[in-house]
Amino acid sequence: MQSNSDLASLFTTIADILDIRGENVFRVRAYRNAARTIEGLSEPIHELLARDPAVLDQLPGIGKGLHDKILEYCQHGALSEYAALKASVPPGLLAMLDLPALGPKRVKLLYDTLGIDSIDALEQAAATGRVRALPGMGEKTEAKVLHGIREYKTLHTERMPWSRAKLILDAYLAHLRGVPGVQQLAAAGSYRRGRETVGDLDILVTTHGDARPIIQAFVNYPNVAEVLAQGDTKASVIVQEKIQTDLRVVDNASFGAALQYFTGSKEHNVAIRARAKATGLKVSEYGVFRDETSIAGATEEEVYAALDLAWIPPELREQRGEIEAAADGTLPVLVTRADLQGDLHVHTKYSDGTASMAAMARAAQARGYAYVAITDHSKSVTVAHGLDETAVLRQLDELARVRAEVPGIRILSGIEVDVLRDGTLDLADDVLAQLDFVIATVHFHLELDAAAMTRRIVRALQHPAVRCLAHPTGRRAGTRAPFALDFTAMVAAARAHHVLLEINAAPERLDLDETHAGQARRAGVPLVINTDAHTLAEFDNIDNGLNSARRAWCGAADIANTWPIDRLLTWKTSAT
DNA sequence: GCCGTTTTCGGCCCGACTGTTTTCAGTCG
Repeated sequence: MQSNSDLASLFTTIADILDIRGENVFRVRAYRNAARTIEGLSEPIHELLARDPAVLDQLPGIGKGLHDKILEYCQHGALSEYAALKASVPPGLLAMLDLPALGPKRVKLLYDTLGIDSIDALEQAAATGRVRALPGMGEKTEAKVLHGIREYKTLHTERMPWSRAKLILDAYLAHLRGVPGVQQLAAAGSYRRGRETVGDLDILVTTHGDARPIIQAFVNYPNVAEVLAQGDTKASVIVQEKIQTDLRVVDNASFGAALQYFTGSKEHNVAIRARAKATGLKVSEYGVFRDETSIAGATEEEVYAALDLAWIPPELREQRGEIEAAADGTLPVLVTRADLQGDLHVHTKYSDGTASMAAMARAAQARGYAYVAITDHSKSVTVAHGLDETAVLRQLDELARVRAEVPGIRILSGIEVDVLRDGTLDLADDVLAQLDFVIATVHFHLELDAAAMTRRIVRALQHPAVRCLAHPTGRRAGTRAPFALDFTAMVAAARAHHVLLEINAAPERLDLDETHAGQARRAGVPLVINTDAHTLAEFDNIDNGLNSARRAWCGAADIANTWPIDRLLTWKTSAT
């Protein structure tokens, strides 16, 4: 059975083909919107349809035509009209759309006049000066295309993890903060929305006076590898880390409007501007206007208020119902770092961590936490020097001394116990029963089929000692897909047995992801955001997990490590 | 192809930058 992303990419391809064919741009947009909607669903669309055939009627941007196409795709795994559509445009043209300076119009022009139907053919034409001869093209465009082809062939730019983007942005902002004339300064874009990965970096600056010296300082930043564009109010560069960075300069009266605009998402902005237009207003990056008069713009709050909307947290701005919720006053109050009272998954020198229990406890205390759980690996994880029963009891003894040594923070005894192939646990029940916080984890035998994996995990969730399931789907951000699993069944078991599901904040994991976290939240299963810290510094990875939780619309009540310690510890035994 | 606080037809976000152009089309975000 095909996945949502297969259907989404089919719609995207159709949109690209229609674009090149010069069809109605709004029809093209309809396909792109539908692709996005489908991509954002938390469950496979054929399962949603099986449960509720009317589900498509509630999805925004899906009307009669796309409705029928989705049904056809779910029933037959293909669209009958797609073959003819695909045959109408050479496949190489679609790849050409990804090159800079080339959109549907120019790709079509290249094909119609020069017969260019692939990136290789284009490279040859550009290298021999045939591209510049076309109307509307010239030497510079030709050079830009050629340059783009070489980039495309050598680096193949990928999206960057949020945590890496943060390092680059923090340094860039620090550089700009010292530039004369700079007043307000903010990072925007998908970074501000807390997306797991970001495709480019966006910086907004305000000034009273002339923007050009600020633009100049931006492009002269030593870390800039290439200047792509430079105008009076904006500029684009590529930095050494191979990611595009855009700067926009406006004056203070427009700061909120520009921040709103520059934060996106694009789809959110389109919907916001359409809403404004319906009430006779116009929204741009300069403000909210009635006729020619600005009625809002200095802050984001007043921009949203001018549209009768509550301020919407950036993480929700994905056109997934946040505008309706803002209009109804039903936006969630999202969990913040200040709400967190503890970290419930950390390692020490007892297994594969680098610090002592006392050092980890002090580090947690320094973050303002009230509690921390020490959760080293169990014995079957031999590469991490996992603990056997004897070692667990020895650690428990030492912990009594560490508690006296580090007062002022509640240190929970715990373990990250492996779930064996058959769903039993890696340590004896009488030892597990002595620990405050037992986390179950799947590390091995990831190759099981969905039925076996689901049985295995559900069995572990039924164990009376288990309070939390760590990195529940086994995904690794950007590198490994979740293992085969009936996620809905797992969530139901977690709910029944009062087991917390983890949002693992380690940047290489981010498991659960925002989509699964949202599904667990809607099912009423409390989540827990843990760093899985193996070093003192890794406590700071918590922001990655907070991003996922906030993008899953989680409030503090949905996150168990915002709870007071008593509630946390009695949650398991309150299961019915 | 979608959709309705003006609409079931006729709209569909808005503006900057570039390059190639003497007024604008195409691309981009």
